[in-house]
Amino acid sequence: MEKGNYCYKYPHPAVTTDCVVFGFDGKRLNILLIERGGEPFKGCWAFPGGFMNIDETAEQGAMRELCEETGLKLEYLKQFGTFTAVNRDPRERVITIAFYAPARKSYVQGGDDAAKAQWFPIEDVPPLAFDHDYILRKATEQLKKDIHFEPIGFGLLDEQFTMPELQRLYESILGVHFDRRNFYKKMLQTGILEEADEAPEDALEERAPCYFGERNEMRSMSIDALFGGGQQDMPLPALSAAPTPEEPRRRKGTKFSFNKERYERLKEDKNFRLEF
Amino acid sequence: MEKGNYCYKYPHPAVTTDCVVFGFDGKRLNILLIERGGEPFKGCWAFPGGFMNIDETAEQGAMRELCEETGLKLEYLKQFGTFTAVNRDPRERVITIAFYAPARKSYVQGGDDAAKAQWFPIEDVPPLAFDHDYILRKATEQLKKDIHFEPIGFGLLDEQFTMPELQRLYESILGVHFDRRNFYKKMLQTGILEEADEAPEDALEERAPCYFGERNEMRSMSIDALFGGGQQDMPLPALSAAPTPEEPRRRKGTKFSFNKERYERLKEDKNFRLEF
DNA sequence: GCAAAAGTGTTTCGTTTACACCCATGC
DNA sequence: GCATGGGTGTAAACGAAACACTTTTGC
Repeated sequence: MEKGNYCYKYPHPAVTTDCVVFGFDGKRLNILLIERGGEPFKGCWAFPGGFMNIDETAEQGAMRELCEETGLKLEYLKQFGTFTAVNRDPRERVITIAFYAPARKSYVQGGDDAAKAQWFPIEDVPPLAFDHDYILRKATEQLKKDIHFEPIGFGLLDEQFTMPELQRLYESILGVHFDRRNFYKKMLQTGILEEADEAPEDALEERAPCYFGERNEMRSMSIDALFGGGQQDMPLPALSAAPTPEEPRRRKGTKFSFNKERYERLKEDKNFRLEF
Repeated sequence: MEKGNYCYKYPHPAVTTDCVVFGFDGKRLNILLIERGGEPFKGCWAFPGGFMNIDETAEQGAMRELCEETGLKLEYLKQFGTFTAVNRDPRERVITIAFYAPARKSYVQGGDDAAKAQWFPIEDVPPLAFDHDYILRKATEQLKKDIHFEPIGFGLLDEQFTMPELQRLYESILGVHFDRRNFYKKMLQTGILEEADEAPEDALEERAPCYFGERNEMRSMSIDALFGGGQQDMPLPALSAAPTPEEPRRRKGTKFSFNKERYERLKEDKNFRLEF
């Protein structure tokens, strides 16, 4: 019927993968597109992706194509849907398995490695090839859902990030504004962030990696001790004379990092939810 | 290379669909399986499903196969994943697009229409063909996630249902226990339930479909009016003499139904979430 | 009439929201 | 030194959780 060496009793659709790569430039959410060099939709922008090989999984295919077309090597892809409209590709019946992936900030700012790959702010995306506009909408919806419960956001920043950076990221994904203080608290309370004390030059005391559940616990304990948590054996120190051995305030620009091991443990433990 | 009339330049995987049909028998969550009549995995239990036709979408294929194999016609299928492990089918490279679907209680209790289709309580499922054990686990996880935010539960009961039925359903899906009173409140507060007044024989007053946001509002308004909401012009009625024109208590077994239109409206309106 | 299931409201607690001041940094 | 951005605590409002009694129904 059709020409070629691979023949089947019944018609088989072709299977492609597509990657919606999200990036964050510090201000806005971006996606990575490539300009199509061949027909159909020559010259149009589209997601990196391509035909899945017969001996690889969809994930493998998606990573391979992504790397071939953009040079990006990402560790995490999330499958979010398979698109099967009968006429979505004019050449033949093609279904596509779609993934989204977070790319670190440095990739986005590093610019376009591959000749034809380019980052676009998500509010300013050109018309896309095939049904990729639709796929993008679905990917974005899924990201919005997922970010509430999964730590995908951290994959969009560098290894270390400041709290305002993280907040701006969440705000651009969800399209809302958070109160700075409440955001800080909520993020720290999750217990999955670690303060990156990248300045071991002045302090010898090698502060152990400090999780904030514990940190807050410690703080409230010391307050209790000071103001009498039940037993008032110690004389109350005069308010002015009490230079409460305060935790020093964090410096502006303090960096945090996502503690994956701790997250995995928390996730197992109970009905823990990130909830943003 | 291989025989058949449909030939391609590159090898194409075969594409199947699979349906994880959930049912609720009043006590436990069930799934619908069919016994495989042919190789591979002859005699094993598996999900209804089969090869997607070249001129239908995956959804259409899934519905068709489901109907062919079990006689079930369901209106709602949810795609939750595509499974692409290279050796998941011994015959040839086959990827499967998987859906889950809620089936109404009457279908479950109606028993096995199709010769080889049978309901199994989800805690007591036999070993399944292919990677269907894995797919089942993923489907269940997805259902647990989705039920918090989508009204899928109602598709598992009959058109009309009692509150305890609904509660038992949520409890078996989520594997938790809810307080009866809190469950009642929360469900009513969503505003997507409607009281099914199926007894118009004694009351002539044709009670308008009563939503519970409104109902509660009415109640608290009448209380405010009685006890003076700011202005106390009316004399306070003696406590004993005040046969507060109470709302009659609902009868045991009162039926409710899911109001889809209202749900759609609420969903549009704001950042409304079911949240269970 | 007794046991089991179902309907209802109130109080308590924890979480979320709102909000103001001080410190650090860069111009 | 002034403006901007960033770090922190506390009080009010809201929503979730805990809880007991009464009514209905079926044996």
